Amino acid sequence: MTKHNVHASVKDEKLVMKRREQMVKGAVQLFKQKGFHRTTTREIAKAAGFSIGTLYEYIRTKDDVLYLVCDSIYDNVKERLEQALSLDKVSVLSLRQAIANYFKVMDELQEEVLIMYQEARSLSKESIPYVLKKELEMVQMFEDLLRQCAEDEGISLTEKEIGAIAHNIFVQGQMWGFRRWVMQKLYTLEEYTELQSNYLLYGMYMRKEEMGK
Amino acid sequence: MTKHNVHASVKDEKLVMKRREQMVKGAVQLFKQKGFHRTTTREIAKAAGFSIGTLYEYIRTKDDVLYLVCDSIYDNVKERLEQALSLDKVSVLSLRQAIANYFKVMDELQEEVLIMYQEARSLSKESIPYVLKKELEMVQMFEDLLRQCAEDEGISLTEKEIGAIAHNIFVQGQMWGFRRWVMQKLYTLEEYTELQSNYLLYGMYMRKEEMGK
Amino acid sequence: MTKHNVHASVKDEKLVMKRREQMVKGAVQLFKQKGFHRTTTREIAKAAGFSIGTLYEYIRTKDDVLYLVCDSIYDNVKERLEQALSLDKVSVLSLRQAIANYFKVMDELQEEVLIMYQEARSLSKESIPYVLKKELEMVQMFEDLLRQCAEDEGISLTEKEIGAIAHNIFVQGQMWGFRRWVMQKLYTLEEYTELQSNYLLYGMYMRKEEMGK
Amino acid sequence: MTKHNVHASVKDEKLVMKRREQMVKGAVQLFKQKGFHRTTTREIAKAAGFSIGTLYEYIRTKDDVLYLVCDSIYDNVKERLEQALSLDKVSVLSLRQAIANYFKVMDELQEEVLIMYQEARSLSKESIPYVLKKELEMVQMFEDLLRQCAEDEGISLTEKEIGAIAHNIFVQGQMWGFRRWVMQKLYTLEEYTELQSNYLLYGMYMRKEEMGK
DNA sequence: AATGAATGAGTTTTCATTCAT
DNA sequence: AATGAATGAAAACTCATTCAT
Repeated sequence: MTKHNVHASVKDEKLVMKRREQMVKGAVQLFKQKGFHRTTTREIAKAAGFSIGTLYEYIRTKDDVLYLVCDSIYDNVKERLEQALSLDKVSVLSLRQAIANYFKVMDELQEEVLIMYQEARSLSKESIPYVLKKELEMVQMFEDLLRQCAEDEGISLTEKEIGAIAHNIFVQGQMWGFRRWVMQKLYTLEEYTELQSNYLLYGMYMRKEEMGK
Repeated sequence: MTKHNVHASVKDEKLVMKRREQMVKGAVQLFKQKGFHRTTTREIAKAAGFSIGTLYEYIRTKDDVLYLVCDSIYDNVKERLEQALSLDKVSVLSLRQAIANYFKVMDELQEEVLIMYQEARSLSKESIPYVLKKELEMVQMFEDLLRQCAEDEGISLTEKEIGAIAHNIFVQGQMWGFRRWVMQKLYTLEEYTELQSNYLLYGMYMRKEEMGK
Repeated sequence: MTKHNVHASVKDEKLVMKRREQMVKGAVQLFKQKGFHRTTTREIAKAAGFSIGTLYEYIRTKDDVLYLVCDSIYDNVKERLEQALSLDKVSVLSLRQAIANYFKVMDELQEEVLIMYQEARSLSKESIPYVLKKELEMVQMFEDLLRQCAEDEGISLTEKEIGAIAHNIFVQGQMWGFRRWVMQKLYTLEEYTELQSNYLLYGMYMRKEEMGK
Repeated sequence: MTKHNVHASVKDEKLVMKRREQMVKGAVQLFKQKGFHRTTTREIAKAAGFSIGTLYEYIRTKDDVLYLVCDSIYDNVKERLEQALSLDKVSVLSLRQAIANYFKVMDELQEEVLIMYQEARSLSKESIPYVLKKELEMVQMFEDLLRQCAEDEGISLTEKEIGAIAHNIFVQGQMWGFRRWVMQKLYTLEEYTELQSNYLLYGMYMRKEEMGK
């Protein structure tokens, strides 16, 4: 793991994991409500179920909490994404299914994703590249899927095109949560999925038709 | 004006405008660098060129500064958007031009837009609806354009479809600045514009072809 | 003055001087009682007669208080030393008078001097040379006096001898305050002065006799 | 033993002694570097080679560590002083040797002595008299030596004179370490010893001469 | 209108000490 | 006897806001 470590005074690895889980869980709830800056370390400790002193046995600074939270969210998203995208056969149709699955994940985790985007700026200089790397890995999951699908279906796509489509899928998923105040007034998740899938995959359909001619 | 007013102790309207302009200009620079929360009111006053006491003659709380900044950025974006979208003839081709113009505006104002998205959460409950309204107005500009274009070109689009396309255009423009750390490594603005326009307008092209048959 | 400056947010130089005087006065009282480390910044502010916020308008860190206190004590000691040593005629007899005056100063400022010695270690790396310099200047005042006296009385002393005597005078004065718990039980100030002067000046007397032969 | 006891939970006396030795050894190193107040109990435990929990089995409070350290340093100094001053014959000449030996001890233990002087203030009210007593015992060692010497050489000295000389010897030894930043720039240990011995013993020489006449 | 000194509640962080295992 | 996780009081320092000039 290239994860840059957050120092803990406590030695027991198992315990560190457990306490950090509690901590992240509490912090996420608070960050959802009031954001990182308006949340105090005391509140985090309380939400985690231990004292302020104990909190600082597992982190060095408040910024560490933010990093741990972002890290955890990414891991969470990625894990669920891996499940959502593990399809046996990769046709254009199953690509639609993958997108739908992804959108559903983003719907469920929308608040967590919101935290990441709004507080990312406050991450320390050292944490940022690590977090960005994780994001790229996720986009790559879509790229792999697209490449496979293009191959299976005999559609030729340049790498740049694959990158752009993957990116657009990724962004459109985030938008559902990120701009929910408007999107979720206009569409149901199903409608949104249908609509966006069409646009996202128009390119692929057209290529297929072209080639079929 | 539906703008919910920020109270100023000073009566002279002209002066209030002038001072707030100074204030916003200074604050934007600071927010770009360190975000709203890490910027102090003293720094804002200094960057604006007057004393902390004077600053508080023109606002009531630090949150007012954020609102004023967001408000100003929106006005700025909207004004430039109006110029960018004022096309005499509205063909599908000119729609591409409008998108290109919009993306260029977003490229130039990317840091300001970033501020808006990252600090929006910190806006007071009362300010949020006003700010959201402004955003909807901008999306509507695209909807109008699309509706007009569809009519001119004889393409039939449902309102939901128009809304979705408008929204996608809007979002993709923001993404250019928002996710610049990856997008701007992969593409030039021109490439990005070309690529996204294709996907954004595939739907329209297809309809046209269908109808043309 | 080579004094390395302590930053103050307040601009008004006069006010800064006044507030720092208050601050040092309060801090000295507290340091006398409980030492630097056991004194809190809040206590210092209170003793100075203003709020904790105001205290920090005139210093950057608690260490600054210690520096300011040491600086002030040195200035105080030096000023009084200058008065005490300003003798019109410099005979061996008047040298005794100078020593007596110096010991009296040290008797009066014994607690301040105690602070300096016990808290010197806590001074920041940058402050130390400045403080040491001041001390050397004081020793030099004795050296000048001794050199003059030796010349006037026709006694030849090497620079090393002058340095050693000056230093011993200086140290013995400090000891009166520094080891008061024992010295002041055994001797009155007058007895101590008489006793130490004899030892300190034996060397000079002897030389004079030798030369007189 | 007049030593006021530091409470230990552990019963095994031997073990208590052993652990406290470890503790003091570690603490002295730390106090040398950063002083008592800037050293944490955790650091002390670590330097001693056991856990914080164990540390508290052998002391009640952090202040106990300071007392134990001071106590140990005194014992150390005293022991070496006893060796240094155990001369078979006591002439004025051998007195010079005793002073030289003492100065050498102080040179070797200068950092320990520094700790004692700078942290003495932090000792608890109850510990102070005990520590002062130890110091007086050391001065008395010089007094005994001087008294013996005076007797052997047939020099008559009042008790006050003996006390003053003994005290001066003691202080000058400490000064070598205490004011090393200046003394050790000006003199080598040998020069300093020579110079100070002269001044310290001038009185005795003179008496001898006087009496010899 | 403008200034900037004063305020003190609130924040992060530390660390001596305890106590269950 | 030894451990080290847990505790929370207390510390230094910040900063939005006020108000006398």
